[in-house]
Amino acid sequence: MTAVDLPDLRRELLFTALRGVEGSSSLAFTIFQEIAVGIVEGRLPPGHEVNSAELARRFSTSRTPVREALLLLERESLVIIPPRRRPYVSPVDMAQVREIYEIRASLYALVSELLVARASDAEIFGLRRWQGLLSADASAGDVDAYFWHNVGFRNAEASLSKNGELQRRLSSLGLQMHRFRHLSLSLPGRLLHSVADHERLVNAYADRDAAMAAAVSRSLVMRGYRAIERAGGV
Amino acid sequence: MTAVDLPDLRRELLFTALRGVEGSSSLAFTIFQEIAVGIVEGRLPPGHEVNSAELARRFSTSRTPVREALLLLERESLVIIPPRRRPYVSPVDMAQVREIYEIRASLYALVSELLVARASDAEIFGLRRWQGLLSADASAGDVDAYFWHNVGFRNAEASLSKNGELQRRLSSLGLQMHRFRHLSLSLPGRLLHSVADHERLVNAYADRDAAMAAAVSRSLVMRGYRAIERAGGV
DNA sequence: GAAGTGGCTAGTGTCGACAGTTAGCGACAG
DNA sequence: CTGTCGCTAACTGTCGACACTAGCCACTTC
Repeated sequence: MTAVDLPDLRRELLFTALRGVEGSSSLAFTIFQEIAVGIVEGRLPPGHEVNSAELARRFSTSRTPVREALLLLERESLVIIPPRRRPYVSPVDMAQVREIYEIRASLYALVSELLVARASDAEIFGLRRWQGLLSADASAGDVDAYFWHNVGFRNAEASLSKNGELQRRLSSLGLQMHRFRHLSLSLPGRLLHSVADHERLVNAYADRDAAMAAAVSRSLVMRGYRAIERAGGV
Repeated sequence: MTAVDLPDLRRELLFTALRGVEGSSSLAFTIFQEIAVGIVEGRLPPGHEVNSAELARRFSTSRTPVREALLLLERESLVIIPPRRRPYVSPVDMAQVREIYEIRASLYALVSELLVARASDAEIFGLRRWQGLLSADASAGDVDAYFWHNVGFRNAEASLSKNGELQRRLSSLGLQMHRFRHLSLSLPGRLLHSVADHERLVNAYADRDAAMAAAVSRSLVMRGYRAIERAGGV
């Protein structure tokens, strides 16, 4: 948790809740992760065509596992597979960004409600640890560390909702979101705002104030969206 | 829309929003649909093992498209594919039912909010048509017709939210839900309750009362859950 | 008689090959 | 020079085959 810049941690944070949904072959899942990381980090830009034969060569397997990986990617809406044509990295337009943020805001509001009802005091206290990391990162102005600790905080929240389906669904949305995350956080002043919101959120948890927690949670997400919007979209 | 018992209509209502996410091959999608219908209608009970070789024979194809279909089914959480073992129809336990209903309630509340903000008067009026069908079915005591018209109503609502991602996600949840739907509606008195709720909902839409609409929508879903719970679960 | 061990069978995961289709390119006509 | 047509190469979707694994049954051993 201290060394946030390890690729391993990143990957773990990204895919935890998706493991187990990996389809039968773990070979396919490996390829899936590899490509997914490439996409969310922008190395494979929208519209970039992915060639199953070439991938097969690169991972030195046959095309069958690659195809499965591509199907997994399609399920996460990271690639589009037109019939009989080359799959390509899905585009991100502003409308879709809005759609995803809307859903995310609602689901995190739900997480907050459930968390208030179901998490123990100790578990809620555990969130303060993440919060501490966040404010430290914000003071240090370390945007990247802040981002990954934020993901950790979010994952922790989701797991405390004690709703596995919800957790999995949020994880899937998160994967999409990571594609435009940099737009949301790197704006000046944004980090401090965000820290204040997190503080209010954890306080609401500690007070067992479900309505407040839900409201803060929702506004926290939507604030991120509005930041992107103001920044001029994707 | 009049003949609700046509398998075609059912299938269309079930899968509309999922088309386009079908993976590359439409052959796989056909097989996927076939099996999915079998599962949600209970012909393939939880725990039932599905054999890819046998399926390949039945659809007279090779195992490749069948495997893809199984992956699609897994993505909808309808089957579980343990590594190197036979895939089987996923079990439904009460905890998962609760989880899904919780998510569903939140997302339909969101649908209602968005709908109030974005749907035209004419579109909202269109919902009254479905509502009319629903009350007619309820009076006639036709549970089956009621159910499918209800699905239609829900799809219409989702589409009026003008959020494609949301629509797709709800459709995916819906597929799961259909597995225990009969428990929710066939209870005495349930239909009339439900009709009254739908009326309140559409009225809230017409009044452009987002908060009210969201609240009714949420309670409408959770009422369904509580009905199952009272009935003693799955 | 119970428990452990070995072979057998069914079925998955993976592979390489093939046919059909599509995009891209060049030749050709206008 | 531009638009159209046909060809070619590349790539997808599908297939049948193979190796390997899991689970089962008979057999041996205590």
